[in-house]
Amino acid sequence: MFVSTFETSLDSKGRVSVPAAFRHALEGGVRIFLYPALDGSPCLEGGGDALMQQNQATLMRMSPTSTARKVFLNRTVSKAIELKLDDNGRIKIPEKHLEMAGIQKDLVFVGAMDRFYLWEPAQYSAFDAEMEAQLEESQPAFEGSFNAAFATGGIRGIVREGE
Amino acid sequence: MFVSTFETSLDSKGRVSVPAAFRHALEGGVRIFLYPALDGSPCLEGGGDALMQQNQATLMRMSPTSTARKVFLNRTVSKAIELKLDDNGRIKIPEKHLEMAGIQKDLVFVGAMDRFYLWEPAQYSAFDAEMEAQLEESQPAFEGSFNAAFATGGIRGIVREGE
DNA sequence: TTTGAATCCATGTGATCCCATGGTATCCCA
DNA sequence: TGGGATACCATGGGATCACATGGATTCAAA
Repeated sequence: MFVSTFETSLDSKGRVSVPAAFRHALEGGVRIFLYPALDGSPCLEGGGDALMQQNQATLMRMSPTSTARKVFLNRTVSKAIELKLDDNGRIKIPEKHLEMAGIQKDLVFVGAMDRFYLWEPAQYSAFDAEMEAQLEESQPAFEGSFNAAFATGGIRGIVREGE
Repeated sequence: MFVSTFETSLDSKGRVSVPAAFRHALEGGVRIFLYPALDGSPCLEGGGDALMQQNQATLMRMSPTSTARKVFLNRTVSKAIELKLDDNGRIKIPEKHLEMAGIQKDLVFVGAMDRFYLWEPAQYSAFDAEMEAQLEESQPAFEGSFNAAFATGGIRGIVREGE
């Protein structure tokens, strides 16, 4: 699970040290895939083999001739790059992909459960501010989150009886 | 898995260096098949033995007398060429097939999971722009990809309750 | 002999691997 | 609770290897 955010930067050779917490989330895998974010945000989206398998499953669910499938394929596969972690847990991101996210030297790893995002710091700040600004009006949608622990069976009988 | 895109060009003898990442995707095979793209795009579609076996399986599933089968056969077999990688991982694409894709000197290898496409660069740019233009409206179709990890049972109860 | 194709050899560049360092958090024991 | 030892992590740089590319040689067919 990719959790938390980490700010870091490229070294003189253009390498980035992937945060240890994220490496652990790869569960032993040493491959990292990156592609322009699916939701159209000006950042890169990434993950390990698990994410790629997930994407593949999504592709298989879509009609082979649908436009949406082609769009999805174009982003997550054609525009993707496969990187290998070196012994010290670093990757080298090609110039072209850095440009896609506007990254020059500094960048931010942002965890998002099954994947993570790579942002240029200033742009991430802007995105974050936007999210925070919508906190209030989003409250109603959070309702379900408050008793989730019980819904998993923690306190059966009590919460589940409503199902 | 054919992932990512690579731009390259024919040398003075008409040879192309197949990107290393794609050669690895062939898993030791040295044969490459090319034929005009199945979906009708003005480019070539290609892959290794695995793709050809996949196509063969598709043919066997189709009614032997159906028109669709003949059309499929005509594209993926009759119009296909079988090329062998030389020691340096290069292939020579016949003039006739280059014409089919409008390729003169430069070309683009575009990965698409189980196969790849060969485009004339300008035409690929146009295709890509078309795909990007439809990113927004395709979002709803991507929905399933975001909680797939949970839907598989990762964190039952929490996300599933919303279903 | 000539032409075209396929195989083979050579080279510069860039990526990958590997080792070394400094700093930090963690753990264990006094 | 303090202090030392240990493991982990981020960072830097050197050596090695793979790759892409250009050209030469061999071979077959005409």
